[in-house]
Amino acid sequence: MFADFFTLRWRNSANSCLLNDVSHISGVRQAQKQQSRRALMDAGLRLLEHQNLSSLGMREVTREAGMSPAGFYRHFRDLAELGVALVEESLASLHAMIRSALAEQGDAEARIDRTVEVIAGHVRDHRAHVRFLARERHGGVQPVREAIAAELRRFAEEVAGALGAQPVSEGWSPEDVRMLAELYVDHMVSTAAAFLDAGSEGSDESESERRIARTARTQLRLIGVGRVHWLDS
Amino acid sequence: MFADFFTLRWRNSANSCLLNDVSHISGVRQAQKQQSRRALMDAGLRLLEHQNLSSLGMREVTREAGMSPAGFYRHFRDLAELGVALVEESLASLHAMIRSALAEQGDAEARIDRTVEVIAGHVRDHRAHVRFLARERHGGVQPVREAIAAELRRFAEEVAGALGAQPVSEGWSPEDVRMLAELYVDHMVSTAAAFLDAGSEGSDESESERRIARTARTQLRLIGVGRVHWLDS
DNA sequence: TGTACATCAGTGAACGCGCGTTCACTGATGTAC
DNA sequence: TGTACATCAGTGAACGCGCGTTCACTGATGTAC
Repeated sequence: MFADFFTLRWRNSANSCLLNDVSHISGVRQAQKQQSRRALMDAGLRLLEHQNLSSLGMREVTREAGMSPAGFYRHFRDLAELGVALVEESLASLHAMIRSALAEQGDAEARIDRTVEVIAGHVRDHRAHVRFLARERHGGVQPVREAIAAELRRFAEEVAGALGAQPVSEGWSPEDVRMLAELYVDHMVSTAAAFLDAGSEGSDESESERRIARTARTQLRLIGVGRVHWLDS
Repeated sequence: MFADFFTLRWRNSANSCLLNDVSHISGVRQAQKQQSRRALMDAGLRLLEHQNLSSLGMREVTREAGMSPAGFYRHFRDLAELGVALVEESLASLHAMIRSALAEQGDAEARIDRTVEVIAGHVRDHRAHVRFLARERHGGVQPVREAIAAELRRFAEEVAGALGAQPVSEGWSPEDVRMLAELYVDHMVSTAAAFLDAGSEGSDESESERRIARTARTQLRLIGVGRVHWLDS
C-alpha cells in the first residue's frame, strides 16, 4: 500500500524530469495524466484476458494499475467508458491489419498466404485486443457491442471496395460483391478466434496454429474457386 | 416477500395434487424439485438475455425464480454449474437443428434454402439459448467455453460425414472434406449470430432478417460453386 | 530569475449496500408397519 | 387404511466482505508578475 504510493509518486517524478529534458513546451502534467490513463487501460486489458467487461470491477482495475480507487474518476466516468476506449483502440489496430491485408499485391495464391499470415501475426502481437473484441462482440455491454458491429460493417464496405476493383469481379452485381465481402470478413473473424483459442491452450501451440492456417488458406482457395466460376453458374 | 413465499408453497401443493391424480408411482417430491430446477434455469436464461454468465448473481437468479437464496444450493453447487447445465440444454437443441438441416433431401438449391430456413427458425424459437451460446462461446467461464468448443467440433465431424457421402465430394481428400465442413459450421454460426442481432434491434425486424437470409443463401451458393469446380483447379 | 497563488491528479478514509454462504428451522412428501 | 417416524426442498435470519462512490486533503505542476 505505502509501496504503491511511493512507487507511483517516484514514477511520475522521474518521468516529469525525463520529459523536461526533452522539451518543456507544454504539459508535463498532461503527460503524467495520459500515462495514468494508459496504466488503467493496460490494467483493464490485462484483466479482460480472463473475464468479461461486465464482470470487471473498478477497484480491481485501479488495484492492478497501482492507483487508489478514487483516482479512476479523473479519467473515466465508469467502466463502460473505459470499455469504449478499449474498443476504439482495439478496432484501430484491427483496421490497420485489414488495410495491410487488402493492400497485398500478387496473384490469388500469394494474397491468400499473406492474408492468413497477417491475421496470425495480428493475433500474436495484439492478443489482448483481439481477445477483448471476441469477448465483447456478443457480450453484455450494449454500446460496446454496437461499436464493434458498426466497425465490422465498415470493414465489410472497405473489403467490398477492394474486391470490386479486382478483375475477377467484372460483371458482378454490387449486392454479390457485398455478400462476398461479408463472407470474407466473417471468415477472417472466425479464423482470428481460432488462432486465439489455439494460442491460449497448452503445449502444442505452433502445430495447431499451423493446422488452422492451413485450413484457412484452403477455405479461402475454395471461395476463390467459387468466385472464378460464379458468373458461369 | 411474503407473497413469494405463499405463491411458491401454493404452486407446489397444487402440483402435488395434480400429479397424484395422474399417478402415484414415485416422486411427487422429485417432480417438484425438477420444477424448481427448471425455474432456476429459466430465470438464468431470462437474465442472460442481457448479461454475461460471469456477471450473473446467485441472489439475482433466485429472486427472478421466486425462491429464497439458500434454496439454490439444493440444485447447483454454484453458478458455473448452472451455466454448464444451460450449455448442455442449448447445445442439445442446436444439435437437433443441425441434424434436421443435414437430413434435408433434394437438389443443392433446395438444401440451401431449407438450411437457412432451419437456422432462422431455430434462432426465432430458441433465442435465449442461441444468445447464451453466442455470449459464452468466447466468454469468461472456461468450462463453459470448452464445452461449447468441443460440441462445435463434434458438429463439424457430423457435417463432414454428411458431406463426404454426397456425390459432389467424390475424389476429395478427407482433409478437404473436413475443411469444408468447418467452413459450413463457421458460416452457420455467423449467420445465426446475424439473425440474433437483427431480431433484437428495433422496428424493421423482418426486413433485415430477409436480407440476412438472402445473403446467407448466396454465400452458400458461392461455396457450392467452389465445391463443384474444386477438383478442376 | 524568484515569488506567490491557482490548478488538479491522485490519496485514503468513510459510507451504505448487496453479495455469497451458513445455519437451525418447517412442513409436505415418503416409508415402514 | 391409519399411524408414527424419516427425509429433504425450501425458508429467513445472520455473517463478514468487497464493492462503487463521496469527500476533504496534499503536493507537484502551471501561471502571473
